[in-house]
Amino acid sequence: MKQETRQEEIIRVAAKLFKEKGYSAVTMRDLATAMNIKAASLYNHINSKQDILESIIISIAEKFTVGMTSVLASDATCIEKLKEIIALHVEISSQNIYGMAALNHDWMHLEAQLNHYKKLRSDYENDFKTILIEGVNSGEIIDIKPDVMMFSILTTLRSLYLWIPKKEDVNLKELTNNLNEILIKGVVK
Amino acid sequence: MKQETRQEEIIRVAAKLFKEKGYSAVTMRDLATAMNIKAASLYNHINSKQDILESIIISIAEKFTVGMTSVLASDATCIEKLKEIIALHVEISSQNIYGMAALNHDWMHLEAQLNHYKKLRSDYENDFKTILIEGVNSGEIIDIKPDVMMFSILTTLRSLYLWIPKKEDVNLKELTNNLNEILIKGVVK
DNA sequence: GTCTATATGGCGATAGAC
DNA sequence: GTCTATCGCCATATAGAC
Repeated sequence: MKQETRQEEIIRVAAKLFKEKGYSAVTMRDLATAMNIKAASLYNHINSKQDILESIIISIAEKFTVGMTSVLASDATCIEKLKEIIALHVEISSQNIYGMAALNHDWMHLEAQLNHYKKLRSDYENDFKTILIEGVNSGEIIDIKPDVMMFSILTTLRSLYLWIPKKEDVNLKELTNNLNEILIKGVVK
Repeated sequence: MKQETRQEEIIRVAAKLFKEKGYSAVTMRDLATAMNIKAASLYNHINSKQDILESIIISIAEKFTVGMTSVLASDATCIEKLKEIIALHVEISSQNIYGMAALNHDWMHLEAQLNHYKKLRSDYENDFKTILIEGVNSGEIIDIKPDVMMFSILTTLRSLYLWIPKKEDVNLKELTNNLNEILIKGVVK
């Protein structure tokens, strides 16, 4: 395991603060206090507050892009691909609880990287929708507007970070199985 | 139709700005510019920025509480109650698109009303979970952890505000029917 | 690598003229 | 009801000593 650099530590602590109050409400003084140093000292390790936000959001967004590329490359059925996407979100969310909050809530505060982020997100949603449309065409899934299905499933998956940390006894494998059931087969018996 | 007061207009415009950038990133000068007046003039109609946030969040949270009370009072089946809750969220979200953003993203910036809000939310989630547990016990719905089912359904419903405004041709009745299908019966054919 | 001191500017909110 | 002017404070970021 590589030793965490001071820069990485700052970004990790910043993500935690961003989850609690949001990017705009967290000051460099708050971050410095959490690091037990003075605000000016932060600037020996990072260039700006904005750079911290970029590091957090873009790195996670690119993980999702890589994951989706892998899902698309498989020749699995639509339902199997959906299960792979669910597993992808559980995996990334559980390993980036704090970063997922910034990705979901603070992406609009990106500056130089805003368009890059928006393209990654838009491409991801289009790929997701394409999988659903193929499932409708092949008769695997119900013929309801793909937009509504994608919205319903994806917002649940995007909110996982809100929920995973609350249950310390949560078993990620069991959570993934439960989500497979609920999101694909519904709750009715 | 009652004429909108200047105070109500300020709160409505503020909610729209809060949706775009979040409470902390919106300044009283931004709000004044959107109202075509100077920042100081706002204070003839509102007491503080914090009061605006309280007005937006608490009024909507109380609408949900009233709606849930009505659902609990009916003697419908669990599945019917779930459908009533889905309809409640579509109704409130479509009529408070901007306010729902503040409710979801900026509740942590409440000060005096923070505990009041947290109690309303917690009670709502407990009522929701109770309905699901009754459904499991009666055999109406699958025997999966009620926490996971509630999380999955409720996060989709809480995110409706993100999605409703994007589709200008969206028919709310059709959206409600589609969500009933997807959230209760899943997407598999 | 951290500190103190500081530059520069924006913040919420108030006072008082019109 | 809106304005100009301003208060007191806090923001991000930099300079330079240690």
